[in-house]
Amino acid sequence: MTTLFDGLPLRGLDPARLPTAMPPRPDQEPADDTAGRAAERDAERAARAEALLEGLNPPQREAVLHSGSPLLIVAGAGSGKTRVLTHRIAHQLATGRVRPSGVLAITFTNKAAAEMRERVADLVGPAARAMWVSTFHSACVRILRREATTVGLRSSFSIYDAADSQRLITLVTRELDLDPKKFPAKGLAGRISALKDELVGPAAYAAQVGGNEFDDVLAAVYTRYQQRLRQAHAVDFDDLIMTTVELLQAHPAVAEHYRRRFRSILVDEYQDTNHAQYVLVRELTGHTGAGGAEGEPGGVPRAELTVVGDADQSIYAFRGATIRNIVEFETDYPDARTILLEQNYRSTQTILSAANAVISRNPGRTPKRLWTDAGAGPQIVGYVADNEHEEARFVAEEIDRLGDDEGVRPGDVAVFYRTNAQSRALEEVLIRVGLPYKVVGGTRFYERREIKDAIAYLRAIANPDDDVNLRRVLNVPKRGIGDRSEAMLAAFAERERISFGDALDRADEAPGLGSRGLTQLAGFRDLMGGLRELADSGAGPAEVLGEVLDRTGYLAELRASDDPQDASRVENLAELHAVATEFEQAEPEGDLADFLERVSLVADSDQIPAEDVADGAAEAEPRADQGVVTLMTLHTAKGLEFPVVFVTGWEDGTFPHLRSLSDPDQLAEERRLAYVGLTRARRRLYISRAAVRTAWGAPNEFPASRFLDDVPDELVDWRRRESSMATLRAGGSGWGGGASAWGGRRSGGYGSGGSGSGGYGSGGYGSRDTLDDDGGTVIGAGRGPVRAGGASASRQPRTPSGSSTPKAGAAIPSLEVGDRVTHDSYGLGRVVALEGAGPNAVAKVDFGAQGTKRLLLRYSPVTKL
DNA sequence: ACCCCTGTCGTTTTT
DNA sequence: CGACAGGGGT
Repeated sequence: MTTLFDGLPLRGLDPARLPTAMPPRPDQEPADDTAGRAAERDAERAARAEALLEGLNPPQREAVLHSGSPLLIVAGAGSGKTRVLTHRIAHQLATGRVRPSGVLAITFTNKAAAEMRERVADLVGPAARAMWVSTFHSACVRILRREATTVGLRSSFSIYDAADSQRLITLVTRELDLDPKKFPAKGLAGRISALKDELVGPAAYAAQVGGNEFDDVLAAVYTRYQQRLRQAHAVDFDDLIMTTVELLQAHPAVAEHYRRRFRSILVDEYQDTNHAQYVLVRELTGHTGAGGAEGEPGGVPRAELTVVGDADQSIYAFRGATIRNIVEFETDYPDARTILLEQNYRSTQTILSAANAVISRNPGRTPKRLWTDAGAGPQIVGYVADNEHEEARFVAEEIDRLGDDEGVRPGDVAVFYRTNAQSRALEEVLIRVGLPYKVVGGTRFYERREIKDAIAYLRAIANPDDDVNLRRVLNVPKRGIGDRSEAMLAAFAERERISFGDALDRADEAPGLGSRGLTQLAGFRDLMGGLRELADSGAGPAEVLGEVLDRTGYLAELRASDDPQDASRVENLAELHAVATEFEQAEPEGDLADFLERVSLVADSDQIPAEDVADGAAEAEPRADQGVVTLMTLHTAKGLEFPVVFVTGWEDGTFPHLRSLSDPDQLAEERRLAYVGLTRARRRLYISRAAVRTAWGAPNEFPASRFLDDVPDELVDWRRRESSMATLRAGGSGWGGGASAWGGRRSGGYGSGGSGSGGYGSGGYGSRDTLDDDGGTVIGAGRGPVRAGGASASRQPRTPSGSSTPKAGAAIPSLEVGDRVTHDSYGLGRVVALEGAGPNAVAKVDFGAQGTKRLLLRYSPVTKL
């Protein structure tokens, strides 16, 4: 079979693994075709292309039709940009301009990628599978794994997250004997990350600084850090982009390969790209160098470039994103075409007017006005609470009322806040009131200690040179390897210029180790060796993980503990195991490295369940489809929409955040954040603030957010306009009419109550149990948080005290050795052993051909026969 | 080598 | 207020 790539001198590239084993294009005329059939096919193709324009408004249609030169689609919130993008891709395919494998669509999150892939598949069918639809980071991982040897990495290289990077930097600062007070790892890591965003490598940075002590230290740390990363066959998050750019720039043949392959490149959320990503796109499209006046490199015509974005929704400048990329698109690509999408299909005019009013106050912005023909809709509801608990109470009451009066389901509602810490007060009230909810983000699943430990094992197994992860688990759980042994081994590795893992293998040669230490190290070495053998023998990630938890004694230690936290750790590990099992089923070919790649690139926003809340099991369980209230930060909310939205915490100091108040640029970004928040609402929008908010244990008074001043008053129905304090201060009639000043209810004033129970107890709120009062079924396992799909939101609520394990005793089958059971995915099996009791009981089950599995009964779909 | 205790620090926002 | 790291005690 001949391919496009025949004869290309691609070093380190295995043609067999190329992603392009394309089936012949259906629309590609075979040689013996008759003219008549060709014409017929052309007509059919034209009809298909034409059909893709149906239901689009004029600018949308133009955006789909445009071909050739680079295209910038300025897509306001809710203007149907995903629709345009997907139809554009389908149109490119239908016109035969591009074939599926020639499409590279880049989105901001995995979730967005999945959605786009699905929607394109709806239009073009299975051909969509040949496209690359992914995030920048995933796409780069894919490229790097293919070209690993070219850049001196093994293909199972590790991907370090921010915490891993920091750990390595701490290691480096210690090596360099730096005062950690003066040079904190976190600060250094941040600076290095920013340099990488700008594609400034260690050598370049070292060359450009001089004199300033801090910069010199930074240069030294950066240099060493990068060496250590490479030695460990590891890349950090920013490296994924930077290294890929370096790869393409240093190896023209590789660059040419990808340019030949990707004929249409589309970038979503272009306003969030940083410099490195910007350059990456130029490299891939073939617009190398400045200005684009030079010829097309390697004779490969430039790829068609489409970028979509909205400068008003740029909220990631703090992470290196630069609006410049979208604002100067027409300068960067002189022949570019720009199309504006201003018609909004999501929100009411009231909501849009408010959002427009807020964003229009940003200086230096290209004017853009969203409009809709959906009508005015209800007024925005505003509320001023005395404190965050009262604010939360208002939110909960209102959700409840909407449920009763308008049939709004919890799943229709989202509550946004500026910082994660603000979720707490809301959670407390939602738990109390019994509204099911879930928090997206916050302390993330993959950042939990036990999860990081388990993954550290897996990484160390997949990549023996991964020093950071190997050392992380060296003495976890405790196995008698102390700092001293570790230091001796590290010194030995340093001297021999070998990795820590190699040093471990040769521990007996290392000086300074006692016989006791040596024994322990040998034990660990053998443990890792055994696990590596298992992985190399083709065991799937789930099995390897199970053996890790088993053989290391990690699980046993947790189970033996009486710390209630450890019980939830066991659960989390069980959930990780479930993720691995799912992965194996979804990708039977996937190995450990594939699994780790997946796990390394998940983000908060990926954990938001797709829109399955409403349909799905609706009939089996009529009340189970109510969904849950979603709590998240404004940042996480980008790209989503909800019928009912609460944006809370409109206080100067909270939102806009304290640290942005002094800097006009940061303030402008906060304002865009407000714009993003407001435009998430479809029908009903609530804005609220608390006059007093407790931060760091101390109650602080905050003034109203300056952004509120910009919302036209006639758009807002203020249910409560001022705090009690403000009312009192305004003078009025002294204490006599006190009750009315409090709106007839005693509110939990400042300092009192503290934990949020104040002002609550017997008030007008005790009797609300609507969800089961009116005869319905209790939702799910009860009230409170509900598990969302996957590894996502198993976030435990902070129960007021004495956190007992949720779901204890719920439907755990009591089993005995010898029992026959069935499992949803493994089928029939026989129990061969039981460990532990109660909620953490684990059964070893022999599933015959499927092997023997250890199952945490509470989480495994096992049924006793 | 391990445990506990104290002190510090921090809260934006995250692929 | 809470998490976590580093130091000191055992």
